[in-house]
Amino acid sequence: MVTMRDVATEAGVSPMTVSNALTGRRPVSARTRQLVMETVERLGYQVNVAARSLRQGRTGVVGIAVPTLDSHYYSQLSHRLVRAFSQAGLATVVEETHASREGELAAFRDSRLNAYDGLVIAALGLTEREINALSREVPVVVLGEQELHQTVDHVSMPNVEGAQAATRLLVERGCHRLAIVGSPPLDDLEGIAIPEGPAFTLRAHGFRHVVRDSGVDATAVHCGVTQAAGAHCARLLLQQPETPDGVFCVTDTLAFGVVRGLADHGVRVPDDVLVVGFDDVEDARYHIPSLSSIAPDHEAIVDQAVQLLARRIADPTAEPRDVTVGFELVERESTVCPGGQVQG
Amino acid sequence: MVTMRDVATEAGVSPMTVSNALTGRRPVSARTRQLVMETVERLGYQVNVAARSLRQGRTGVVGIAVPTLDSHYYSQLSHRLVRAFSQAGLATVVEETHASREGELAAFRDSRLNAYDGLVIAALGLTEREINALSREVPVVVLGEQELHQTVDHVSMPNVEGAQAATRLLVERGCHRLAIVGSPPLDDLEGIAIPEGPAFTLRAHGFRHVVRDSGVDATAVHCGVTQAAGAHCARLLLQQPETPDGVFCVTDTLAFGVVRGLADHGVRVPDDVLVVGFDDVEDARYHIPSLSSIAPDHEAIVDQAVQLLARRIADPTAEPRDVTVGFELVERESTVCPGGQVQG
DNA sequence: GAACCGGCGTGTATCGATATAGTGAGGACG
DNA sequence: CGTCCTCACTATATCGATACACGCCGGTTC
Repeated sequence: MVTMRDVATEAGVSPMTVSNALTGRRPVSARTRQLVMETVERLGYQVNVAARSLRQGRTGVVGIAVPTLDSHYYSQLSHRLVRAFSQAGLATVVEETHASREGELAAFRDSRLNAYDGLVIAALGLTEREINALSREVPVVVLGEQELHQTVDHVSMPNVEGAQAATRLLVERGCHRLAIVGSPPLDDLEGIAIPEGPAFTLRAHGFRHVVRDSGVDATAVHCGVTQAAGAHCARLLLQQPETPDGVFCVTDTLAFGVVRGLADHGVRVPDDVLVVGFDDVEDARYHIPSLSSIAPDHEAIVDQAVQLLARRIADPTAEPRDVTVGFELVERESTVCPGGQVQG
Repeated sequence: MVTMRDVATEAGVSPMTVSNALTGRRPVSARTRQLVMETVERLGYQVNVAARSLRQGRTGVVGIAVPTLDSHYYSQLSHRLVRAFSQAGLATVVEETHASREGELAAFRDSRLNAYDGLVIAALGLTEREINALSREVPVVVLGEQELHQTVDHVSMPNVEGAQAATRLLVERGCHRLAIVGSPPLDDLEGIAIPEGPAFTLRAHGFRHVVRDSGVDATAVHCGVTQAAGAHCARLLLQQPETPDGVFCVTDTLAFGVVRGLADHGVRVPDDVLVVGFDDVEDARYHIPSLSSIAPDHEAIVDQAVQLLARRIADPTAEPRDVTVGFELVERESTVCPGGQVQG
């Protein structure tokens, strides 16, 4: 391996001058820089990041920890984050946590070990208390899975409001028997005035709120998060005494599975049942029928994540902020009543 | 930051003993180990990976470099790779190369800088010559984008054979006017006896081969790799003097776009046109119509990648291997002729 | 012409973990 | 009883880049 010292010897200067010529941290005469650059090129020198980060205490890399890459939402989110950080001059690596407490702890550990300068994490398994404790040791931004209490930098999704809008859409389109797919039992939400908990529970709160106000029937089907789970839920829905005529899925991925599962039993969307999802992943435009969905402001999410993390790395003592992004209801074919019209 | 030296001082032993107690590299008496462990716990010590890897020259991390995470195929591939490496006891980080030469060079650079012990890369932008040169400095496994010549460890997809099977299916289902979406102009393949080049070109070769043999009409539409590109291609296909009745898309993602684009113009799949894709991403099962596709043996791909990389890290001088995995034709609704039947 | 200064470089200590050589205590053995 | 060995541990050098303190030199300024 060719080291900086080798370059220095070869070029007849000190290692420090090579370092300065390369990083530009301190001025070097044009002639010397030229000489150094040529020598670097000739010997094929490359800095050793391990040595550099040991000395500097920084790596210039931020970690992105998501539950899984095998997901429409998280793979698209990761992609957007990587791009945004790269524009901000920061390299990124993506880790999967498998939505587990252990995986999330591992992501924090990797950060603490100085492998990353900061961490963006979509935390599902850790408790708020744990996150708070860990966030004191590492610059971290939490992405909107839970309702937190201003103790850590946090980008929230408009979970309750979005779910309300989605549900309201179904009601406005004339549905009388609603279902929510991916929610805990609605009875469990009973008596909770201020919605709290993980994202899906918040969405369920939004759903329940509108259901109450409008007086329609509603059932809930709890399940996993995959398309397969969605398809399974569709079967469950069809087994109920009264088949719903409007379904709100807490994610688009579930919605795809539900639509498919309904089709497997000859039930058509939107002719027989209206379906609306949440997240507005790219695929929502391309499915048949295209899927109506709640579109959180994706650009705002990543912009805020980048900004908050940069700020916290620069000043670890800064006051934590909690930012909630806006959303848009994007109506597509899956909620067009027979004879109705679609926008977009 | 609490260092190993701090732990050593606190416990009244030497740093080396702490190191040995933690790594188990050399024997330490049970009593001393106990003492060290307690002290580590009490002070909250964590090893510094930068220092460790500077000393050892290894990190225990392998890099996975894919063009983009915003892709059905690559996000699912990344997920599988991460899982497989984790089962093999290796940590992984995922990088996006944006399908660019620069991005791929960056992935190699990160590896060479000792950030990774090895690299799995789906290389699109680099030439075979460049890959060969770089592969001498880093343990690397290339994932099947190009036809390489046994100079580097390589896991290949059954591109030609898969494309042939897909095309043959369309012919068997009675199509007379075929189209391939995502291929370079078919004329460019003229006169090349042994198929070579990037994956999509290989698939085009397979397509062309079957077209020749069966004497059906065929056109090609070159385009990007996204669903939007697929939808655009659909418009182009419909503008042709004779609309094709069978379309082979070089990826499932393109196929989703094509099906959607056709639907936008009132053309139905499979009633009016049959469509078959390549990759068998999970979504193929859940779209409506579900998509017939060529399913390369995904598990074999990642297993081979893990094995080859582990072998090369252990022995950098090992003879390079080129492994081609098997495939299966999965027929679904998108190629069911009116009155025909579907399997699976 | 003495004192001072800024631009350019150098020499060396340092980051934290670990490989290697070395130390000393205790036991086995002839 | 002396030699040799093992075991458990310590001391020190090392990995490669860089922060820091300093030295040198030509040019200003009074």
